[in-house]
Amino acid sequence: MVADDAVDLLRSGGRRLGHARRLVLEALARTDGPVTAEALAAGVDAVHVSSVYRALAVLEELGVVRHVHLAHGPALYELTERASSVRHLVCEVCGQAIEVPAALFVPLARRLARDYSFVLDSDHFALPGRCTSCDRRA
Amino acid sequence: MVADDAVDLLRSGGRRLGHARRLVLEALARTDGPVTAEALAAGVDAVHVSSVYRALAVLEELGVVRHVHLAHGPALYELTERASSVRHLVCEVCGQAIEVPAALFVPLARRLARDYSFVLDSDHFALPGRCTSCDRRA
DNA sequence: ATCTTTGCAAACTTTTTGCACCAAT
DNA sequence: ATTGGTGCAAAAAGTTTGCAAAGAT
Repeated sequence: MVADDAVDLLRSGGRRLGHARRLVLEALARTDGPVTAEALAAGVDAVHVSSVYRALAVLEELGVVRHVHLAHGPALYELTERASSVRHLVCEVCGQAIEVPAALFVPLARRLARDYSFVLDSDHFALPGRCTSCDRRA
Repeated sequence: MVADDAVDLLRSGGRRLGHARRLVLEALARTDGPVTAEALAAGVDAVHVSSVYRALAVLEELGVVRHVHLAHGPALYELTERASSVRHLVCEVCGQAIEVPAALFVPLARRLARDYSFVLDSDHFALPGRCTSCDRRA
């Protein structure tokens, strides 16, 4: 069960698979989109929020989990394997999130790498803006 | 003194120019890059942080001020007139910020507008990634 | 048996808010 | 004299941390 490779990664670093980590992994596997730490804590029974944060930090260090900051509010976490192909646009007005293919960012990333020696991590942030309906209203 | 048009904008909305607002405007005019609310409060004497936040909120509503979220930590504020032509890249490891011309984002913005009806607000967020030296180290 | 992980409570950081007082118009 | 602005203290929201008990190996 769970992501077996995640378990291996843990073990090979002298770390253990406690219930917080197992349950968080399972909860992440069950969800489709990115979720807040709070939501994970609520979904898994009897795991404290702080343990969820700690579990997520370790899993992120192992590369199993990533987090994204949508405009305001809490960070959202998801399994790295799921996170790869889409990026998020978030409407600053209504908060709606739109998924777009990650490929759109390749030209910009390439340019930043070439001209500014900067390795873009477009996974890590959602791009803010306005969706059509909110933009028309302004 | 200060941005005279900011004063006009305030007055035309039935708002007044208290000392918090004046001092915050003056402090922003003095700084070169984006600054935190905390830094502004420290720089201007005898203005409470909460008043700085309130002043910034009003000025932002008027379009005189903008804020940017750099990867983690507090938001950074700056005068809109200063913010126009550069965008910020922030190294996730060392925190260093790199300024790049806003023009770089035009192709992406255009594509998002055309294909996803999304109006990108590239002013509002810094793009995360890694600078060369930190990237080599990983 | 050892050494990691977890729960809990408390601290922390950033930002917001309620209320009484102060000040700009 | 009004009405809006400000200071202060306290709350909120999100996240981190110290410590002792519980659990994985």
